[in-house]
Amino acid sequence: MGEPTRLKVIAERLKLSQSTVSRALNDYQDISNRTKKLVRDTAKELGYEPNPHARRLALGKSYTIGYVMPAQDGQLTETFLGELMAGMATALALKGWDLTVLAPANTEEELAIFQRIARTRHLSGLVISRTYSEDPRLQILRNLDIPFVSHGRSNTCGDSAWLDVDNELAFAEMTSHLVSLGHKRIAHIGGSPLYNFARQRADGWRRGLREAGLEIHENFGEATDLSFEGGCAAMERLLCLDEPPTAVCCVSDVVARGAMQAIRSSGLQPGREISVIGYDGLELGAWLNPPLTTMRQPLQSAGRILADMLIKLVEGERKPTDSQELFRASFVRRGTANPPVTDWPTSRQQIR
Amino acid sequence: MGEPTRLKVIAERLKLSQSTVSRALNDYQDISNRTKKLVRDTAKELGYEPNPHARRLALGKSYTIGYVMPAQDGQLTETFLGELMAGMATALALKGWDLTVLAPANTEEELAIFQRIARTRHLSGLVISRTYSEDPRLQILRNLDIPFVSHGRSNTCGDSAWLDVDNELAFAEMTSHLVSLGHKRIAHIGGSPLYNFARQRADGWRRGLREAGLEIHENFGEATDLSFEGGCAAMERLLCLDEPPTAVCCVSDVVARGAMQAIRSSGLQPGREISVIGYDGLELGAWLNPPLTTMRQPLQSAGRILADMLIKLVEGERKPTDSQELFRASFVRRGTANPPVTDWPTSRQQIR
DNA sequence: CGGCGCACCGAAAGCGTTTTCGGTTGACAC
DNA sequence: GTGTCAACCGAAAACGCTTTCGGTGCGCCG
Repeated sequence: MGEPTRLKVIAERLKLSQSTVSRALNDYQDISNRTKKLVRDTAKELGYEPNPHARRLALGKSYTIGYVMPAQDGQLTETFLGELMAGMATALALKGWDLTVLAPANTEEELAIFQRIARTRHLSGLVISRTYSEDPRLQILRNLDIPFVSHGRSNTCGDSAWLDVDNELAFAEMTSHLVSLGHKRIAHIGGSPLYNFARQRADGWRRGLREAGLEIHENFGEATDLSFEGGCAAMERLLCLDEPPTAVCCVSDVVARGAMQAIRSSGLQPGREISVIGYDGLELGAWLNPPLTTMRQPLQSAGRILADMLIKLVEGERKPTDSQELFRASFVRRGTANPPVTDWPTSRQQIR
Repeated sequence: MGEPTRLKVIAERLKLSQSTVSRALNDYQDISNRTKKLVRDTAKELGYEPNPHARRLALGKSYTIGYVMPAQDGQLTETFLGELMAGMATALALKGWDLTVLAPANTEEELAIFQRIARTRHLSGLVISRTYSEDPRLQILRNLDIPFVSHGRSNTCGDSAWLDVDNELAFAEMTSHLVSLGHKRIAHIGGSPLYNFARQRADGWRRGLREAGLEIHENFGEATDLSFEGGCAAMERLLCLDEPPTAVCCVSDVVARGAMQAIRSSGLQPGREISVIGYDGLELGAWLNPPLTTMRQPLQSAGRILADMLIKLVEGERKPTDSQELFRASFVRRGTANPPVTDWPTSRQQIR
């Protein structure tokens, strides 16, 4: 309804100049306290809000950052997206910044977006996620001089900003938890090592075994698709071994669910003959029977921190190398991690 | 690297005025084809992209719309968010528009955001989702003169723009499918009728029964939380009836999963003694056993259409009342909808 | 009493576009 | 030779803000 109030009208109303009003609102020192108060009061009274476009044009800053959605197909239903974006949006809103979402359909489009940003500078920074072990985007963004922080590390992110969860620690803990339950034959179903988080989690599993003084059977280390079917197939392979594992650490809850399926259809029971631990802390895991033991990482707070880091980066308040933070995942104990049964493979026969 | 190229430099290079260059790029009729080509070529050569802030300031338009994330807790992990936003973002990007996400923590904050938009006009429109049956936001946005389209209808959205799935039809179809399988005692586990989609789905269930000439037992119509626990509790109540249903339509997959749990823990088998159909088409439903029969609505295309509708609305190319579109949900046949078993409650005894 | 410095404010330029308005050129008709 | 008209382009204002620069008025010191 009606025109927004501009700097002009509040200047006219107070018989002041626009510049005085502007500086009063921005708390310049050469404006008397009396007129500052005057200006601020009538600004509030008239419901004044500065026009962001004019402001951004004058200041040459965009006060906007972009979140690059994972380009790969099938990742758009990931539950972490909502939480992460909500976290970023709220943190940004607190400082008057905006979050815009970018949804490149493929790598080419993603590149084109980067180029455009470099040319127009209409976004002052980017958050990228789902980083690869060798992620060319990091170098590209550095070359284009676009500030960014990645959600997840990469091999080449030594001098750039990132926020990650300590995947290796998580899987080391996961493994040693299984060890403490009495397991000795602990396998791992991982994802493609192209994804950095998958590689880290596999490393964590190895570290957990090593720290427990257990031998690492390399045929206990499966790598597969990040899907139900992938987990299922990998577990089937593990079950065919001469000495199958008594426990598996899975790279994700989805994969773990596939593994459970394979276990069950071979006549065994997940959490009994073979313990299973997933990762992600999906709510749905609680509805399985037995409910899936898993690990969860904070996401909303991660979003907030990513946003704050990027702002500081853009404003030059901090260097990328000082913006590297490691979160810790927490255990969600449910029903699929239990001490090994002693009467295996006898019990296998029974169920069959 | 270096400054972005401005209109100025390409004008100087061609010894033309800025205005000529601008009009050439915008395809004005009073510029000769020769200079148009000249200008466009060097623009491309220099990698020129207009500064969006300057453009938006000059034109008085923001070329940006906002998506209001659901404010209620627990809705941030919904899988539809990612798909919907990706759909909107890609449709907008095609026309050079931006999508910014708003994440109000509660209703107050949401209102404050609306007020700010009304004052600054820095967003030219909004998409809201998860509409209530009585949704005060619609009238507020109308009063503030903010163009918007809602993903999901409401009682008071008669003269505003919306995109919705035909929930009533979906549940009528779902019900008549169960009828065609031979079921006669078909229950419904719904959500709070405050949510409009929940009300519509309950209506659809009733319509399905009516069209099949079946009586509507009102104690077959449960309403509960949109959660696992809610579905579980509601199903337990249904199982306590003198004549329990042989099939249930559930307002969501999550609720259906709860119902399955209740069925199982009473010694029955979902999809055998009691058929279950969910709604949402979640991937996870396929991993249950038996896999959950459900219905799915298109989401990415919904996002695209929402964006296109809103653009047309903002540009005045279409009236809100001409921007009302109804999608159709599609069946996902899996394992939990089967003909009723004839030997019930005998079979009940057997399993017990 | 002249001059100096301080506190406070206004005029105006600038950010990079778009758009209105008018001006120049040449062709062509009378 | 004057007038008309079309085709093409430039000057300048506008969008709403920030910021530099300079200018008042005043008190105070010498």
